[in-house]
Amino acid sequence: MLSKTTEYAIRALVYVYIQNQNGRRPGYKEISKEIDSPEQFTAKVLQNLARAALVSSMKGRGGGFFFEDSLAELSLYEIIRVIEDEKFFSKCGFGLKSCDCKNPCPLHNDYHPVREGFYNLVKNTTIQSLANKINEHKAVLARL
Amino acid sequence: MLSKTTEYAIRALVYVYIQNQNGRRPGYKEISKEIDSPEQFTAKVLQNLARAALVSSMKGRGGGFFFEDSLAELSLYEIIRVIEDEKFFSKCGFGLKSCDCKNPCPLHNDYHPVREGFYNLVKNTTIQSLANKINEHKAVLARL
DNA sequence: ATATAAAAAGACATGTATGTCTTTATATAA
DNA sequence: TTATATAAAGACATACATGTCTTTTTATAT
Repeated sequence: MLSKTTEYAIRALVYVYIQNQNGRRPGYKEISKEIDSPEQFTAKVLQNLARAALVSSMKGRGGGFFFEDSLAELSLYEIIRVIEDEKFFSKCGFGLKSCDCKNPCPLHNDYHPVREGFYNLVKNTTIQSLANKINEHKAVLARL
Repeated sequence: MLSKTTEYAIRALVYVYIQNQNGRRPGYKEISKEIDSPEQFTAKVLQNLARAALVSSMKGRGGGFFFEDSLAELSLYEIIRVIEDEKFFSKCGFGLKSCDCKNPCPLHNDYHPVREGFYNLVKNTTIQSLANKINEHKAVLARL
C-alpha cells in the first residue's frame, strides 16, 4: 500500500519524535539502525522530508533531526503527499481516466469505501499518535 | 492499489468474457483498442494469463482469447495472485518483518480492517460480476 | 585555528514495472 | 499447398523506485 520509501519515512520520523521527547536529536546513522532501514537511503529520505519542512535538521557536531516545538501534529497523509503522489486517493481502482459515482467503472461502488477507509486512516494517524502507542508499549517500531 | 498490469488484465478479461457471450473470440489488437491499453504489452499480459490457465487462447486464423464454458467464476484475487504477489494481503502496512494482532506495529489496529476490506473486495468481485454491471449499463469498461 | 561530527549533495548501481519491436509458431481459409 | 491471421516468444527500451559510494558543506568542540 505504502511504498518502502514512505515506510522508512514514517518509521524514521516516529523515532525522531520519540528521541526528541528524550531531549535528543538523532542522526541518520542512529535512525536507520533503530528502524532497520538502509543507512544512505534513509539519509536521502530524511533530506527530502527536511527540504519539504516536515522535519528540521542541523548540520555539524551535535546535529541531527528534530521537530520544532511549535509543530502541529503531522499526519501520515502529509508524508505520503510529499513522497508519493496523492493522486492515489482519487485514482480509479479499475484504471479508467475518469470515474466517479455518477459515471462509475464496474468496480467503483465497492472500491470507493475501501479507498476512503485508507484515506481516513492516513488522515487521522499522526507521527505523534504512533509514537504514543510505542511509548505505552502497545506496539514496536522495528522487529529484526 | 492495483498495478497497471493487473488493471489491464482485469479489463481485458472482462472484455473477453463479454465478447464470448456474443459468440466471439477477440484478439489482443481488438482487446487493447477496446480497453484502452498498450497493444503489445496487453498481448504479454494475456499470454501470462493464458499460461496460468486463467483464460484460454487459440492461435491462427479465427483465433483469439476465450473462457472455457466449464469455467467457474474468476475472482480478481486469482488474477492478482498470478500477476502481482499475494503477500500484499499479509504484509505489514508499517514495513515490519512480522506484525500481527499479538505483536502489532503501531499502525496495525487501524490498518488491518482496511487491508481486510480490500481483500474481501477482490475475493468477492469476479470477472463475471463486473461484466454483468457493464451489460446492465451500470458501468463502463473504458473511458477515453 | 584545527579537528571532528554531522547533514547535504551528486554520481552511480541495481531492480522492477512498463512498454515496444521483430521474429517464430500455428491454425484456418482459399 | 499456399497465403493469411493470429498468439507466442525473445530481445530490447524506458521510467521509476530503491539503494550505495564519495565528496562537500557546516556547525561544534577542543
